[in-house]
Amino acid sequence: MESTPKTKTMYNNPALKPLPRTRLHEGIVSQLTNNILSGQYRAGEKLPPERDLAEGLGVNRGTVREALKKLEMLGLVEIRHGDGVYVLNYLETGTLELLPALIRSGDTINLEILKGLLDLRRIILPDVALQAARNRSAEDLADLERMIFHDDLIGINDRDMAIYRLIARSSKNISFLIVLNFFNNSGLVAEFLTLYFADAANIMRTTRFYHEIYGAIRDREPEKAKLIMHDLLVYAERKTIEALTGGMSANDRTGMEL
Amino acid sequence: MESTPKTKTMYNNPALKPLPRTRLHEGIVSQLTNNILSGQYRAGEKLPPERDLAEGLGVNRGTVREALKKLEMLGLVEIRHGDGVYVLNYLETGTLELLPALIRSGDTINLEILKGLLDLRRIILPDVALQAARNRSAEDLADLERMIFHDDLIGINDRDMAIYRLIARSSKNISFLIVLNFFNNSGLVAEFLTLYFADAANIMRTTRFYHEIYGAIRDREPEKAKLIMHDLLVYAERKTIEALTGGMSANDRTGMEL
DNA sequence: TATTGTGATTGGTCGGACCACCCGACCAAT
DNA sequence: ATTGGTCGGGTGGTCCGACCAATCACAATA
Repeated sequence: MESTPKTKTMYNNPALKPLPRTRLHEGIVSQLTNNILSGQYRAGEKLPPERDLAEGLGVNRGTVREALKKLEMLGLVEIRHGDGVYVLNYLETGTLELLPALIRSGDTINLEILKGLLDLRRIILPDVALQAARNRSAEDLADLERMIFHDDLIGINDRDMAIYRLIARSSKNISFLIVLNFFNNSGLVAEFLTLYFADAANIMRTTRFYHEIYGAIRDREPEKAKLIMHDLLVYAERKTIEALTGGMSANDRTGMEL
Repeated sequence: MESTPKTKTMYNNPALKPLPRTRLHEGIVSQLTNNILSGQYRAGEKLPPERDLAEGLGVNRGTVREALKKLEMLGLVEIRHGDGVYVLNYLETGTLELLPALIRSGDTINLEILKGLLDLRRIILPDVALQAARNRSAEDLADLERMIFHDDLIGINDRDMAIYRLIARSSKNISFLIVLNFFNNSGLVAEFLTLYFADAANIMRTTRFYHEIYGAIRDREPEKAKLIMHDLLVYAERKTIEALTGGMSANDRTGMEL
């Protein structure tokens, strides 16, 4: 399954920015999303017709349609054939994928929402660890052991996410895995993880966590695994918030924009 | 905000199927989704080009593009400009919105996945209730009181969802509200709720729950609210599973497809 | 007053064209 | 042999203009 990069040696240059990736309709999505989240378009209102939006944005109608399609999937609007596009109350219909946009709405990090999201994670993941200790297979344990103790070729961020993924897989509950995907792929974790692992003390704390959670899962001690996960999350949350509120003045904030 | 249906009298006929809703691209989405989830298209493989898909399906390319766009948002495929559409491993990239499709994959209800989803709900909602009891405002309490004791015009299903929504709102954590939206709007709850409320005993049990949770939130007793929510969920899960596994032979299963 | 019908508005789909990007093959320079 | 440049074909991204289909507002009608 892995796409083996042949024999090409990976140059270890972390200073390269990933890519600015154009894609026109994505820009329209973020623009309309902000317009809705900021209250310019209120719930119940009707958006301008696709044709008008296209003209106003200077793009093709089909491009606008793709953007509206995405807004619909985010739970921001409802498209009614023959009628129009209605703005919904995202508090009632918004999906999880909307949260990253909410956190970044207004060109600044919304700490309150971020903390709420971390609360959610702290509620879920300990029970994932619990069920992992209860339901893990021998193969799960072997993979976990390999990832924690014998894999040094992978980046620290990717390794961290991979370990969580293995724990979720061990729980045998697909829902847990999917929820974890959200935390991992939402871009938020990857963003803040770099900040978190910039402190060597945090790396040591997390490494200790790896060893402890592995032991609890190996020995099938659900309650212990739950507690270990909970403690780590409390620590990581505190450190992440500190890093965000502390050195947030004029530091480099590469990758902070959408 | 509500779109008042004017003077048109609502015919109270629960036997009517909502509607087959044409919407061509939706059909393509479900078809391709099933093809991927069933393993016909494996992770890493490349889907046929948009032009070929359009020809094969007998539709316009733009329609195929809208469908692919949705598959991309579900985390099922990755679209690479100039390259092609690649199937992803949905266990690594799938979103929550994918779970309903997973549960229904194969024309039958996947009980294992459904139970896993109910587990997730039982992990989250009690803590939502806890924080609701802790953070509710006077207005939250008033709305909750009105909805529970003084609103008899609303359907039992809608009333139930509205009450949960008010509880989530009381927690002051938007993430909780969004997660609840998923449970409510995924169609799963609405589907099984009807089954659940078909039993008068369940209605009584849930009504008792309303009163108890209201008291705990009113008196600001977080741990009590958590326990009350937990107990109700355990009960409701059991009853729902029983109803599904019990009378599942040749009963009417309207609205089971998509 | 209630119903019907008609036209305007708007989303849904269509066909075809061109642009932007990726890839592999081939060639040129080192 | 390796590196870098060029080019052509395949694929997604966007555009244009047109028509179909659903909805709504309102006039015409019974």
